[in-house]
Amino acid sequence: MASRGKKTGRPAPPREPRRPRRSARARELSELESFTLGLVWQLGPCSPYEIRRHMKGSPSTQWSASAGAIYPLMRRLEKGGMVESRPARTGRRTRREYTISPAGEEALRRWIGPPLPREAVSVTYDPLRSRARFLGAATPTQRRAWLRDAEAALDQVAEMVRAWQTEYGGENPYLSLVTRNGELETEARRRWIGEMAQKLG
Amino acid sequence: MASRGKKTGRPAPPREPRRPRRSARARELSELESFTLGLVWQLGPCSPYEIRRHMKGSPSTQWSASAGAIYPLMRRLEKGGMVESRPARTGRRTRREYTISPAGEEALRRWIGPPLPREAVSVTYDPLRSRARFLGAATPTQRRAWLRDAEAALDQVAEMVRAWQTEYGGENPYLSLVTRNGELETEARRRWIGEMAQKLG
DNA sequence: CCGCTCATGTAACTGGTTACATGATTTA
DNA sequence: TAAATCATGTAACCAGTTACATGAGCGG
Repeated sequence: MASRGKKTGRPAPPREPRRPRRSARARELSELESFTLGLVWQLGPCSPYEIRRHMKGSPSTQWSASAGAIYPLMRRLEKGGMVESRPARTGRRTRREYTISPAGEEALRRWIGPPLPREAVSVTYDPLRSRARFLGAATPTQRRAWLRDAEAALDQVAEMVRAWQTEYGGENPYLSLVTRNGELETEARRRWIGEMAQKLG
Repeated sequence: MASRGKKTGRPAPPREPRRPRRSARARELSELESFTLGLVWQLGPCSPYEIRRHMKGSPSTQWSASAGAIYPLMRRLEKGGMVESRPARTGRRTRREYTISPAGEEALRRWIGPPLPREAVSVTYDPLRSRARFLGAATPTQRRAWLRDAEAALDQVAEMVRAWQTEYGGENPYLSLVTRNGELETEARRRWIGEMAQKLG
């Protein structure tokens, strides 16, 4: 597999033994870890399952909230001292309840910032934008269909955001700020598509 | 590690032997794979190094364009018939040049859409938004500092987007659409922060 | 000659994903 | 009682990451 062309690289440099993984206390938390920690703070004592449900219900998540991600993550947070857990039960059903610890709250505040890491501020990732970049590879017919599809889909998203706003926005001022962001962003994307449609005919 | 609390799950269910990985021809391409394929289309015959340079230069990427990602990725694309490669050289320096294949162009067009996958359209991921959601955990002082930081950082981003627009926007109408998206998005985020600052005083 | 950038690549790790297994509880 | 949902979890896999190694070529 490494035998094509001229091959300037050496075959296999020697390697040091593996260093042990740093715990969640020493390491910087990942975005998902931090966000989850935030949810624990927000929800109060809660089980991983509730967290997953919450994530799936929210329109603004990039994560699948899969069990394979969340359960080990909670354990990691606990090992790092960010949360504490205790077994709980309803009838014969067992569950594990997590609560944020003081160290966890501090880590959460640290993650929120300031300072804001540059990559948190610089332009976000938008799959529509990625695709638009290569619209030149499409036929004019495909381009027109693309624009129509994008318009319709974004209008649907706008609808969803509004619905979410009326449903959850009232409870928590910060949550309503979040949905407001979604509104503004969707508007901006919608306008962008509109401009494209005009320019590309 | 799995011995806390009540533990309802079974210890270790039996597992099937591993099925072989599907090639890039059969599988759906990942976002990074597709985006890279698009760059090969856009740049014409080019080396992985050029692609990496291009990605790093662009302000709108989520990817690190690390060698460890791109080189294996190009091999995968080649194995899947999406690109063709041939060794090239300048003096005694060797390089590998990739060109998109007809199958690759078709895959690119398919990725662009329509149809647009729902997750490509629904609200994008914004780390600022994630953090804002938990601003309630911060002190008022921290909140004010956060807003100031965000404002300043976004103004800087706006500056960068403008610079990129004047530099690259002219060449390619589609690239200029991309930067226009960045402009509108940054504006929207900036306005959002402004609204927050007003509301939270 | 030194240090920088060009250029190609690999090894080790890791934070996620999909896909499953298991059992309790609820609802049709 | 059968099907759906609640709830917890693991195993296998994988697409990325960081960190390195190697050498060519170039400017000082």
